[in-house]
Amino acid sequence: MTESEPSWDFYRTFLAVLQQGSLSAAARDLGLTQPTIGRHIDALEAAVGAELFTRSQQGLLPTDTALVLKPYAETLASTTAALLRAASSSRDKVTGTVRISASEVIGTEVLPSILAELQAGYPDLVIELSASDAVEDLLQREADIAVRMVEPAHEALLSRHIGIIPLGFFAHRKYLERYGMPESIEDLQRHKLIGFDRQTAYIRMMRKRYPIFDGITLAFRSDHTIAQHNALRAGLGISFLHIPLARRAPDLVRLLPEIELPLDTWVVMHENLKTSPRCRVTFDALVSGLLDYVKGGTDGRRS
Amino acid sequence: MTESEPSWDFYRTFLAVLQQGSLSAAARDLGLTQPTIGRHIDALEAAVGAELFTRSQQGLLPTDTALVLKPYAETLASTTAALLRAASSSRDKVTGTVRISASEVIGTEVLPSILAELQAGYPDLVIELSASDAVEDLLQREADIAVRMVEPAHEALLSRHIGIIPLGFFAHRKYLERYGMPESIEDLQRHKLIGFDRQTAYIRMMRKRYPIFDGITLAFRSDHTIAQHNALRAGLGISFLHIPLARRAPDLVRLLPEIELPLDTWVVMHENLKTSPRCRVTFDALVSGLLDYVKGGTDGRRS
DNA sequence: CAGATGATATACATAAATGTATGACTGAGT
DNA sequence: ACTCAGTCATACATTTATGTATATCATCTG
Repeated sequence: MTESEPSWDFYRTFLAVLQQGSLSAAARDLGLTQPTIGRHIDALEAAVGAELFTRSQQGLLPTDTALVLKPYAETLASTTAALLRAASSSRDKVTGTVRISASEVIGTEVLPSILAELQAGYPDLVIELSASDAVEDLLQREADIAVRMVEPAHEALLSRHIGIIPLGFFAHRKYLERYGMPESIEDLQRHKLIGFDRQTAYIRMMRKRYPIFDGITLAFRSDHTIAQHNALRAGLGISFLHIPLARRAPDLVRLLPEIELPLDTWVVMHENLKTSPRCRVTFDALVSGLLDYVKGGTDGRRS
Repeated sequence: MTESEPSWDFYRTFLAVLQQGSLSAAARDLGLTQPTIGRHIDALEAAVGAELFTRSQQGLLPTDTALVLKPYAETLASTTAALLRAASSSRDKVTGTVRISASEVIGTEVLPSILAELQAGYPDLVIELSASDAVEDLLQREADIAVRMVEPAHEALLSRHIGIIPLGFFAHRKYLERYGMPESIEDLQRHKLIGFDRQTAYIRMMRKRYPIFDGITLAFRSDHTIAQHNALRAGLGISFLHIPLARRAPDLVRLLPEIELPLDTWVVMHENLKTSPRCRVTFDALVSGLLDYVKGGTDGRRS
């Protein structure tokens, strides 16, 4: 009853065990040893008064309680990481690490040239880019700055509207030589289409706007956007693509120009970070680079 | 350069030093000793590569860097507290601690009777009530459930609309015997008014709706709502009050019934907590109790 | 079915963090 | 001017946590 608060390090160990699935693996991950990890878990279980794992000899199975606690531990981990990033940047100089979250397409195809220029201007700036379509939470400091395709709702977020990235249908010249040019939406039925594996909110919106797509079957599906782009460039089929991106690839031909979908874009940052020089310059660089990209500016050239 | 991540306990120590203002006080707070606290701070400063405090013999003065890191450390503290609350409640039974955030008026005058009934129904439930007009952040788990007077914006929050609590002018019978009954808004000029010390968003809204109040001077000001209520009950002057609250005090008389301000009310909870029995029953109890209160139900009687 | 691999648990030695005791300094009050 | 209560810093003893080595068990593989 008179027990004091457990060491916060136990939470780090707890999360590592959850993520790695065994005491030994967690020990390797944290640079500690297996007995230490075991003792941490024992101590944490005693402190919270609940079983966290059912021990077995091929690993540890988390209990329901452990799964309930997992998001809290994840918050702790992302917060400590954010704290260290914030600490690493001194007050006046642009140093330290900035973590950016963006979609796969933006992160892999658009940002590299923008960030290269930024890095050239600030050699002490370390850039961490998370290119994933899973949304990272700025409020929980999983990232410092994010490029978002939905309007940010929370008022604690400082956001800058970039504008609309237009999407259009494209195919490689080689593909068109073989299969011919589709002349109408209905004509797409006989073509090879490249698309997503799962339903996203954006795809549902598109289907609502162009109901014709409901009946179209896809010849190539992948959740991985880059795989789709490479399939497009390899001449596998027809796919949606950012129109500014297609300008960089001379062998890609725009199809059905009457179809154009908007991808509204924002750059978002937590308001508390606006006084941080490293975040400020990165935010500004992203805004200006993306504005150029949307306008189809020439500086988005690939290396 | 090959330094590993600092112990998470250092962040707890860091926050305690920030809050307490000295190594010695932080040591007392955490149940450690002053040399240990000093070593923790030294280690943390070495790990982040920045000075966190300027040492002096009457205490420690936080540097700018330390102030930047403070909110992160606060998030860590509230998250660990929330984790422990979550851990203390078992999966099926209503046990453990639930932390509720509400305004001073609601928390001190309205909730006690509701929570007493809840506690009677669930003896193993421990209720923690933060009655403060400072908003606690549900997203950062500073509280599990909140009673709010503004509509919740974030989509990760599960909210239930209660309705409008009407506010009206009241005075104690004794006061009216001495100063007479005001017959109009203009008549208030010659009366003793009780009100807030600072400008809140709600007060600005009220001034906009009844511009006449701009010219009125207050005879008694306090940021502390309870102090205002007690001043009202002591016959010091005229004040706004929840109309359902006034029903419980027979000596309070409603004035200027044509003036009635709305206080829109929600009960809000983080969506992740809806599967937690202790939060679920507390949420339901708050909703039902507050609905009764708004309707002026009879079960809101004070003990 | 034997052997390799990878898991947890335990015993013991070692390293690390903590506590105790003390000194030096500051500022407030007498 | 002096005490007193407060602070931080340092030296040393002790407790605590960690690492090493080993035993035991399960699973997969040839």
